[in-house]
Amino acid sequence: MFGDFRAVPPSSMASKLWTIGQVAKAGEVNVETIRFYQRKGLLPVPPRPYGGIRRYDQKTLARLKFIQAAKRLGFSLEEIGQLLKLEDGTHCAEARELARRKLEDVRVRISDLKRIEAALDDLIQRCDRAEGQICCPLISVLESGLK
Amino acid sequence: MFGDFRAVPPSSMASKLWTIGQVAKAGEVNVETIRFYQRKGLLPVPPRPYGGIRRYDQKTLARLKFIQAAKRLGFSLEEIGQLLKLEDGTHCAEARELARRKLEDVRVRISDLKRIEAALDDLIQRCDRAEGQICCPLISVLESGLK
DNA sequence: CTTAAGCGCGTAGTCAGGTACGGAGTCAAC
DNA sequence: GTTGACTCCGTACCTGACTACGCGCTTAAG
Repeated sequence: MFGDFRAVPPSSMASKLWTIGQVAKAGEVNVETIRFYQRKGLLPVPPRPYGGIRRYDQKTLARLKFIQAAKRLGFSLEEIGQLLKLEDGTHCAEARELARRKLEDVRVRISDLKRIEAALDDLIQRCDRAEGQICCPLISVLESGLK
Repeated sequence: MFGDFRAVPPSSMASKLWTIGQVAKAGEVNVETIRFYQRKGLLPVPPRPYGGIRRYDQKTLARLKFIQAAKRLGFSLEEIGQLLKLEDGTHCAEARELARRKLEDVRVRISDLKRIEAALDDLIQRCDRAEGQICCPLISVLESGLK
């Protein structure tokens, strides 16, 4: 029932070896996501002891957390793959360049969204003012083609 | 060679009937995109004169432009489908509600991106200051898991 | 009449980032 | 020594928004 071989949290001692399920739980992702990252080359596939079950060390978990952190910064999995190649910390310039491009990217997206925000806000206000009219301003603006 | 039946722009007279290629060109989309929208129910499929070629009126083009305009406002195709049902302009309240939800949505995306922007900006500055150090701040922050 | 661009239609593929499934194997515990 | 939880692996499926392909047909021009 409970207490099976995976349910033991590898808390007590450092550098125990974990199952994929334990890594997934610790990294707060789906087991399938780990396999997916392995297929994408973002996570290593530990050797499988003849006929047994693969065991993962905390380096894999660290790498998983790295991936999640980079995702939160808006990097795509492909970009994360590039960052991971720089993981030894000796390629600061390249890493910074990737970050700089991503920052550019994020800023463009922000300004696009702000334009959209302003347009929507304006339309909604016009709708509010036009309450009960024959033609809805939002719809008619869309019909006119908008920009 | 040139001057074939599609190359004639329906400019001269209003309300000529166009081929799919002409509509696509006028709407600045791919022919396949129009077919795709038809399959999604966003554009009508005009009747096909027995064994002939479908002809599109300017209402279809207007609808296509409506779709493009709504896309620029950040609506998904599914949401655009809903907006199109309100196209007669008599459902202002519903349309406004859709727009309001989309505005909410856009604002959330903006604030997410601003958080990312700040984090990236900070990291890049740290990288700039750490020039030539052993460990890259960007990488080490990612390694630490970041939030 | 032939040529060639473009249409009609259905099916299938793409990309990102996963999620789900099913059958067989493994492991720990009762 | 069987149960039950979980692993392994391959493959398929998902959403969103398209894009491509292939075959045969239509149309206009030369």
